[in-house]
Amino acid sequence: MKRIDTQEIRSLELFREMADDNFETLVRGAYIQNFPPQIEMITEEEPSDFLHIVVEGSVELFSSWNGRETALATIRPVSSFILAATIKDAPYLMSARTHEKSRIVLLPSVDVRAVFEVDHTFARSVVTELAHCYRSVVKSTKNLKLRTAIERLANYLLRQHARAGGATEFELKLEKRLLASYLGMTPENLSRAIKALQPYGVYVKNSRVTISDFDQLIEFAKPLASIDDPNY
Amino acid sequence: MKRIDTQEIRSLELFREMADDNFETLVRGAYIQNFPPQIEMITEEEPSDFLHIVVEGSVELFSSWNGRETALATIRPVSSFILAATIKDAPYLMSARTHEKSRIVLLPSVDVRAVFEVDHTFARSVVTELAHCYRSVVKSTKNLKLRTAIERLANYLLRQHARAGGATEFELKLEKRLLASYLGMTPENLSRAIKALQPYGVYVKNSRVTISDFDQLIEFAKPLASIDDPNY
DNA sequence: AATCTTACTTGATAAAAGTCAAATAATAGT
DNA sequence: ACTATTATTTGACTTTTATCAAGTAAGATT
Repeated sequence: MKRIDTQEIRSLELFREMADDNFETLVRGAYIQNFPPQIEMITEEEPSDFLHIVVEGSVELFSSWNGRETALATIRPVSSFILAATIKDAPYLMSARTHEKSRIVLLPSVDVRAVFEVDHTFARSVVTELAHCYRSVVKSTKNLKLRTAIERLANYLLRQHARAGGATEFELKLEKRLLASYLGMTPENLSRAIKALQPYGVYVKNSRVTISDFDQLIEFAKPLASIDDPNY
Repeated sequence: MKRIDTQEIRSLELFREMADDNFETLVRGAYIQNFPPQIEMITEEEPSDFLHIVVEGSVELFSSWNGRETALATIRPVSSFILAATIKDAPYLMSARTHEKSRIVLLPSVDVRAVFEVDHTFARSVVTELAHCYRSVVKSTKNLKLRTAIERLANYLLRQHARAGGATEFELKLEKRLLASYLGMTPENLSRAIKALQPYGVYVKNSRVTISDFDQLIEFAKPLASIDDPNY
């Protein structure tokens, strides 16, 4: 069992304010694992034995049904995932695979639940995190049900634009195949959606996005805080 | 200010195990309100001043964007709604309107947060409830992204069938216009989807559903616990 | 029961999104 | 730099879903 670098995960909002001894309890049973790219590390419907934390690399959460598959989220350092399953002691609702080479900290779910029982500060952090996750998924549902594919793309680009500090040019963080799945469309349809945004001043060359007419894109996309602001 | 019947809400999972004095604190500031049908009682993006509890009637949670509207859930007695917004002290993500004449208990959000801070048992219940809500929305997202409209209807009918104790005949609890919106389709499309399920032994007359060939419907719908089981 | 209102259904059509096959472009190894 | 592999794009076409308009049926009101 590898010794883990506790500093990397201590800074996580989830653990930042909890008592040192309880944090020690958590990391005592923890271990770290290095995964190659494209490894399925979690499969939906299996028992949730560990709370996972991405320390390096990135992880794709996805789900399958009847031969189809859809991407639900991409997790980047330093963030936990499948907290709800861990706390509820319920099976995973999503599968997870590494997207690139990744370092993952695994905290045994029993330990997380045990500390949750005794550490009110930690419990409060869990609530905050869960409430945040819940609201993210609600936003995503609204996005899916209220907008067309092109509108979802337009608003996604605006969110990335904001994340890049408002620069005219920025990089897509996801390969297009994955982005398409995340936005709820096929790769072919994403290609066409990108073209459909050209009249609104959007140019995409490979993973490089240029927004030449911000105002026009805004007018088309009609972003709404209660859907598009991640901190809302 | 009306005196509220504390028994009605004390039985809620959220409050069942908490200390009596903390529950008293909660209901002291609470009040109850009777709403006529079709009244918008909550509007998204407004501050979440109260945790709401449906005691009688039913409430529709919905969201609007750019002239479109979609139903996100129907809340029936006795259940709370907008817990995440209350705990996070964040604006509502959804609007709410009464569907029928309804009695709603309103707990000031400040009180909920105050009790949450001091009562670990309550905090634990909040976590359980939030985790449950989160998982519900994830299931709903999977349902939306992985299935066609007809498949969503088929699985919805199977869930209602199970809820009705497995009876061959049961009633739709929602009017079709609302059901369509909830399932992410237009009313016209729902009408056609119902017809499309006839070859699989589904008959719908007004709000009465008959499932004459359960096995065939199962085979078509391919229900999955991690999408369709509400208690998963 | 008759009327009115509202909800639902149907048909015709349009728009949105998916599929398949092929071509092209990008990337990773060598 | 070259090749092999993989990702993306494009075109033609199909399926799915939405829209609009009209008709029909159900439920409410008197």
